[in-house]
Order: sequence, then structure tokens, then C-alpha cells
Amino acid sequence: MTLTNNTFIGEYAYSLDSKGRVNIPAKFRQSLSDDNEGTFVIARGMDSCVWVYPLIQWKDIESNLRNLSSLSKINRTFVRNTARYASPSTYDKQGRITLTPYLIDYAGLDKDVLIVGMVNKIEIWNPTRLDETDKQNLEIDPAAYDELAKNIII
Amino acid sequence: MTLTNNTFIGEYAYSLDSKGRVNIPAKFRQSLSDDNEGTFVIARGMDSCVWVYPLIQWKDIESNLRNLSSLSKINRTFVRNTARYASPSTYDKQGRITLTPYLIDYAGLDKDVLIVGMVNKIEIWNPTRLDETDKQNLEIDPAAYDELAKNIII
DNA sequence: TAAGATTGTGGGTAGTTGTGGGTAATTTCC
DNA sequence: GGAAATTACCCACAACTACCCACAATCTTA
Repeated sequence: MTLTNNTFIGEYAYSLDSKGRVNIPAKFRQSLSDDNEGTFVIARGMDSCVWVYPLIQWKDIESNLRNLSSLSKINRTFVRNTARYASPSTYDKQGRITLTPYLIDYAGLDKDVLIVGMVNKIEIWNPTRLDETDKQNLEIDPAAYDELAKNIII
Repeated sequence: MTLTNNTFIGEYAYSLDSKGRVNIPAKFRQSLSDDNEGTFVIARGMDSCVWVYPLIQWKDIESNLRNLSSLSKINRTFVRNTARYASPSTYDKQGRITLTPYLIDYAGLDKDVLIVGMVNKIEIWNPTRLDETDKQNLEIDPAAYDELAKNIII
């Protein structure tokens, strides 16, 4: 059974090896469409985690960045912050991608990691940090939920 | 694995040797399309860094500059500042380009340099200066920044 | 339930990449 | 025109990365 292409849901506990490699869950790989050529782009998440995009999804982001003129300082800063920590990573025959030392450090990753499907992308977390983040987010402003409700039906 | 042509992302710590040469990361070179003939154009960045364009990208910029009328003073200044410090540089068999003394001095480059992919061009930084620039940019208007992110990041 | 297939994890090896330096060709200056 | 300085090209080594193989655990299927 295959869900929609390039769509990721669910949570998996995997491990990061000494060479900085993590497995991408088989279900996620199966969901990848062929035009991704088995490649993801890893980037710095807005939370304390690593974001993993399917290549074609990232290309969308890239073409938006390409249209920002470097004459404007805020554009330069934005492009730099986004592109700087990103890098493509093709999975090997075992289904693993290699993370960069910077991102491993940024997300505080150790041997045990959690892989979380975020629908259009994947997040890689240190389990402890995800717990902490969850706790902080428990007190979300109900008004914010009402705002969300306007945009999504569940 | 093939990313989009002439597109650069990621950050690399490399070194500038005594002859003014810096390596262009292998991934960046692989992304260069053949019509660039292994040539980049180095120019003075708007921040305190060196900008490195693929040749064909630079030709685009040139034709844009050509269309700026010299009747306007700001146009004259802009064209002059852009063209004056630019020069082509073909990489050698080891993948290195040679920087001009002026640009090395302008960017304050020492032995250790950071190479940053900026999607359509490459930046070469003195790590210390990039840190400082990062800190200054923290005071950028967050609302304007979020506005950018809203339109781009998925 | 048992056999086979698939999936996750660890490690070895060959090829690639980054860095330093040497030599020949070219340019500059007197 | 010739010497000095600069530039371009080439070679060699060390570190790293990507690829490959092997095994164990899990899931699937008969």
C-alpha cells in the first residue's frame, strides 16, 4: 500500500552511526517519487532538529531563493541563512543518508534519534529535545488554534 | 546525484594558500554546466566577502548593467563599483581559482576561509567577519524576515 | 509455525578530494 | 633585449567520502 507520493507520516526510532549516517524509514523511501533520484536535501530546522526535504521539494524553495535580489540586505541574509546549512544527500544501498557535522551538532544528535514524518518533509530529532519542545508547546494559545482553524479542516 | 545546474548550497571550511588560491568545493564544480568552461567571475561582494559567479550567470548581470543609463548618477556609481573589481578566473586541475590581491584584502581573507553556497553564486568569507555580520543581522526587522519566510518556506 | 524476504546496523576498501610545493611559461620593468 | 617577478600548469601525498559486503533482527507469506 502506498500513500501519496513524497508524503511522510509516522514516527520511527533509529540510530545515528559513527559515520554520521541515519536510515530513512523504508516506508518513506517507498513514498519518494522517481524524479527525486533517491536524493534528499538536509537543512537546519527552525526548531532544534534537522529538516529533510525530497529533492524536488527543495528545488521549489531554491527557485524562490533565486529570485531574491542580492541588492537588498535582508534578502542576502535570508538566502544565506537558508542555503548555508543545506546539502543534498543521496541514500546508499542500505537506505541511509549522511548528515553533516554541523547539523548533527545543531540538533544535538546522539546515537538514538527520532525520525518524524511532517507530511511534506521529515524531521530528525534528539528524543530528549523533542520532549522538551513538546512540553514548552503544551501551553499554545487557544486563540492561535482558532486562527489555524480558519485555514485547515480536520 | 544531480542537483540543478549552476546552483550552490552548503558551507565549507577551506584554506587560502600563499599563492592566493582557494578550492571550489567538488560539489559546486559538478553543478557547473559545461558552457561555463570551468570559469567563474570573482567580484566584490556587497557584504565583506568575495562573490563568485558562474561565467554565464555573470554574463546575465553584464547585460543588465549594459541597460542602465549613465545619465543617472546612481547608475554610474553602481556600474562602476560592480565592474571595477570583477575578473574571470578559471579553476586549475585541482579545482582551485586564484583570487586578486584587492579582493583578498577587501574581504580580509586569511588562511582559513568559509565558502558559502548562495544558490546562484558563491561567497568566500573570513569566518570571523561572517560571525560579526551574522550578529549584526540579528537586528533585522523580524516582521520583514517572517514575511519573506512565509512566501518561500514550505 | 517455518522459510524466505525485507529492513536496520556495522565495518572494510578503493576512489575521490583538498592541500602543498615544484617547474616551465609568460609578463613586467629596467 | 634581458633579468626579475609573476602567473599558469603539473605532480604527489594525506585525509576523507562513497560504495560495497556481511550479518542480525524483523516482517511476510505459505
